[in-house]
Amino acid sequence: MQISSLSKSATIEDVARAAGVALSTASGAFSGKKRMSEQTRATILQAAQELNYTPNPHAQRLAGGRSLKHIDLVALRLDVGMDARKAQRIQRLLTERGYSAPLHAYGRSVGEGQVDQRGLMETIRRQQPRAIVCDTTSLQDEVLEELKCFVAEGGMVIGYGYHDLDFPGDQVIFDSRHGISQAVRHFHSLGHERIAIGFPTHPHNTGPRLRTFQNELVSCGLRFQAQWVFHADGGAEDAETEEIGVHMAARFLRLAERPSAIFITNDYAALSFMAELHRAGVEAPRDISIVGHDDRPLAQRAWVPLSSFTHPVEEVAQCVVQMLEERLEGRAADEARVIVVRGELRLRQSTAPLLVDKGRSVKAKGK
Amino acid sequence: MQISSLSKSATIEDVARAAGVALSTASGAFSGKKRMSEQTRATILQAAQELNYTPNPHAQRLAGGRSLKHIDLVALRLDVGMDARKAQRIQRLLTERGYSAPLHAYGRSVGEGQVDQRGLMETIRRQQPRAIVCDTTSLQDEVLEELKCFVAEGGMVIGYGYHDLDFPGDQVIFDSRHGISQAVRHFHSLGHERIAIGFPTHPHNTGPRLRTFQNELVSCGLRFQAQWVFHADGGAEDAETEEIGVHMAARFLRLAERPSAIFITNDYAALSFMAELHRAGVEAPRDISIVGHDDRPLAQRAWVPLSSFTHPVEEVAQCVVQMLEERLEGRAADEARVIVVRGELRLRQSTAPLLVDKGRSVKAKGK
DNA sequence: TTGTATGCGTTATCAC
DNA sequence: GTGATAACGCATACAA
Repeated sequence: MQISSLSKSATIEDVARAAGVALSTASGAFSGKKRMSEQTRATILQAAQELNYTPNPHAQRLAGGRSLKHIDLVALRLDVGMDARKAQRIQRLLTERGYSAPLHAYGRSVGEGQVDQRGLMETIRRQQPRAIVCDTTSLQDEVLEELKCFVAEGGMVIGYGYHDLDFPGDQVIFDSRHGISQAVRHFHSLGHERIAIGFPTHPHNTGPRLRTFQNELVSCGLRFQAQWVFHADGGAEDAETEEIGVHMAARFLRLAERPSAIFITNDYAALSFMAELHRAGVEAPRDISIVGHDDRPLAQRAWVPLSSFTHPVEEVAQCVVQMLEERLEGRAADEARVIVVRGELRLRQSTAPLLVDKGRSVKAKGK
Repeated sequence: MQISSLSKSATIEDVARAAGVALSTASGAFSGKKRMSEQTRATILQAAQELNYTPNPHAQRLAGGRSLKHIDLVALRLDVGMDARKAQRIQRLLTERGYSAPLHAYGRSVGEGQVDQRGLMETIRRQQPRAIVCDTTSLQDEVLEELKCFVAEGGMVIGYGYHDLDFPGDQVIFDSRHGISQAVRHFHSLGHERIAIGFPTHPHNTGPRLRTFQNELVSCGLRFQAQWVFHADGGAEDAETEEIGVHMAARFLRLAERPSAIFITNDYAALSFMAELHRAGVEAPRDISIVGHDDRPLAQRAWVPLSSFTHPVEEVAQCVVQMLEERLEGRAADEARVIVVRGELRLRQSTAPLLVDKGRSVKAKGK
């Protein structure tokens, strides 16, 4: 096979001429929408092969409308955490299935360096992809409008995120509140009563999860303390996740009354939190029980193996792609579907029952 | 502003009609390539605004050639390590500058689940972006051919990677061999003579770095041992980086003669390696000195703070974008340029001088 | 079954 | 300055 494309790319007209057929015949041979003799078809495909012909995607879309093999992916950020992995995994699965699936990032939804979400989505919509797969976390309303336009124009939309919302397409939801309930119940079953939570993100998006946390405490008969809620605030919003764990540790150590258990919704933050407390002489699980989130390999391999809640990235990605394919193949009900995916608690050494009299028990243990 | 795009999108003809001018006048008003009264121009822009007009990108590219604000990004993988961060950072910078910069991933270059690199690049090339920014790590030759075609057709290419290669455009190189030299010299200056290296990747791409390692050992008068080179092999290629560190630790512990120092080219692998040795009673830096790579925040915050070689992601990304902009604005020499970027060693507690008589010194230390 | 004509939305080249 | 007209490459309806 020669790479002859140094000259101008061949057009379908060139192919038709080479194959000795009319232009429309050649077109029909590629789309398959036209009945013709196997003989002619073979000749045309052969000619296309030799000329190294590839259809011009812009001409195709100008003439025929939507492109079939192009799906745009939109994520919030690509540089951090499991959301990035989901987007990347979805891209991978789609690429393997022969789709072109470029990935676009919104940038952060809060604070400086913000990207024009609406503009980005409009640009994408104008490209007329077959579908848009979109991370719905902190999607602005104007973006939802754009997506609705896109669907109205015949596009297809699949979303994934942490809470379902009024959305013009199917959604795959990882139920992050379930993890919070599980963690709280676990701590409670171990006898803990002073339970904290740490979100290594901007407070902006933690409302629903925080409410779940409060409700769960109440239903366990425990009290909620605002100072036992940790966020990436006070200038730490831009820090790397691990740094946020360090900040949390500093705040924790300044507390007059310390919790005996904490759920930190990111393993790396939890690990640096744990290491930082260790330096201050506060040990897990003796002095504090810690549960992380995402169940990264390092959690299991850490100095003190970290209990963690799993984050089924693969499952989410596969659900998204499956729903998408069902829609593309027209075998899906009209109304938008919602699939909920859940993780589970993996217990390791960073959590332990609360010791009633801490001092004595520790001594006894140390003997 | 109303979102009227529920109906079919306005075309330039609609704008011209609304503004009471000819179609081509309207076109000229947008491109600015036509002289006209400010009055007319304002009217046209106004009309476009009201009709919520956006040019159809496909029609533009069909007619006018290359799109100006579209730059395609191509990376190897997006799900792991610092290469992903570079791609993401470049995307960010370009998006902030008003470019549409979708990110495509090749998938892995070796092993199963391989993506058709050539096909992907061809698809991208056919989209006629203004430029292609490409991770050159383990680029297949056919892809280089595609890129050359792209340049021949008037496109622009910028590459970034770990070694410069015969490439049809500017390149930004992070000199990974420099880090290896630095690490070896550091160990040597501490008195270490049995020095190992660990690459948490497939052996496929480590050739040049391994040679640098050997050369550096020789120039320090030290011996090279093949069994002191660790790779992600034996089925571990697909494992997460941290898991590879665990595998390396297992192999290390089985060694008849153990090295006293090791450079592992990824912090997470180095951390899990260190934790795993700890469980086996082998402590850093007492029994082994460890240097990681990338200088991730967790390295600094780990149980034993890890010495690490920095990885200037930001610098690479900025160099790439700067070179690109210089080219786009035509203020760059014709011949392809190469910029080399280097990191530096950050020393922490995981490295220490070799103790001449380990047993006695340790006892003395413990007193 | 095969060839022909028209339109998609834009840019660019001309005459006016 | 402004306004028709021809590409650009493909799909499709329609005529042969």
